[in-house]
Amino acid sequence: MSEHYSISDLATEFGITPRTIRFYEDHDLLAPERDGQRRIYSRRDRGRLAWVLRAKRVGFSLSEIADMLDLYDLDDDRAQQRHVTLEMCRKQLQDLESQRHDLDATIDELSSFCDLLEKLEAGQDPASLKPSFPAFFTEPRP
Amino acid sequence: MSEHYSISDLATEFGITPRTIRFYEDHDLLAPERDGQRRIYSRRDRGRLAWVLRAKRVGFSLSEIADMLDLYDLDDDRAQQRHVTLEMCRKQLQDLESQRHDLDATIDELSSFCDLLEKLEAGQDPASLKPSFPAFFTEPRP
DNA sequence: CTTGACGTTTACGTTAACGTAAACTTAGTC
DNA sequence: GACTAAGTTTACGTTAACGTAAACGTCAAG
Repeated sequence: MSEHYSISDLATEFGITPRTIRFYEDHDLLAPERDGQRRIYSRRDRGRLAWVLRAKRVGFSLSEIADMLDLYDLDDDRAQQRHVTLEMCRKQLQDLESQRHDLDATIDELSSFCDLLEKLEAGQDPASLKPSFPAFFTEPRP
Repeated sequence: MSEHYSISDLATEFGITPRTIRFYEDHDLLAPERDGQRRIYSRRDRGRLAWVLRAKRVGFSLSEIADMLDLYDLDDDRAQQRHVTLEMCRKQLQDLESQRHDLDATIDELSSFCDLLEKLEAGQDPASLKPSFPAFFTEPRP
C-alpha cells in the first residue's frame, strides 16, 4: 500500500524538473530512500514536496520552508509546529500586504506618468505641466 | 548658470551611493564630463539620473531604461521617444497589474491556510478538514 | 552488442544591481 | 611634509533558485 515514486514521477506530477527535486534534497527539504543510487520517494516524501511547492507559491523562501519542516520533525505532537508556522504565515501575510501597498503606489505613479505622456502626445505645452515631472524631457541636449 | 555637481553631491541628494552612480555610468545611463579624473555632472546629467531613478521606482529594469534613454538621444524632436516610452509604460502597467493579480491570489491562498491552521490550533479534528490541504500535516512520520 | 531512456554526482553558469575591498591619485589644510 | 577627505579604477563577492554540461552507471529492448 505504501506507494513509491521515482524522481521523474514526481517531477512530471508537479511540473518541475528532476534537477529541482535534487536541489531541494541538497538543501535538506527532502530525504528520500535509496535503492542503490536511485532515489525512492514515499508518500510522505511526496507530501513534503507538495508542501514545499505550496509554501513557495505563497512566497516563502526555501530556507523559511526548511525551518518549518525542521520544526515538524522536532515537534512530536505538532502543536508547536502548527503554532510557529501560523506565526510565520501571519508575518508573511503582512509582508505580502505591504508589497501590495508598494505595488499599488507604483501603479499609481506609473499611471499618472502615462497620463502626462498622453497629454504631451496630444500636443500640450510642456511648459504648462508640473515642472518637477518632465524635467528630463524639457532639458535641452548640449 | 549651468550648475555642476560632484558625484557625492548627487549621491546625497538622491540618497544613493557613489558606487551606484558609477555603476549607471558603466552601463551607459550617464556620461558626465571629466575634470581630469573627477566626474563633473551637469544639470542635464542630474535630470537623467532623476529620470533613471524614477523609472526604476516604477519597475523598469536598467536595460529598459537604457533603451528609453538611447531613444531620447536619437530622436531629435522627441516625438517618437515619447511615443515609444508611452508604449513601454503601458506594457509595464499591464505587467504590474498582472503582478497584483498574482499577489492577491497568493494572499488569498495564504489567508485560507492561516484559517486552517487556526482551526487546528483551536483543537478541531484534522479528519474533518479538506483532505487535500493538510496532507503533509496528517501524514505520519516513519 | 549497442542503443536509448533514465538515473547519478560534481561543479560551473545565470541574472540584477549593486557592495566591498585594495591600492592609488589629487586637493586642500595644518 | 604629513594628514585627511574625496575621488579614481579594477575586480571579486553577494543572493536565490535553479539551468546546463560533463562524465559516468544501469537496465531493458531490439
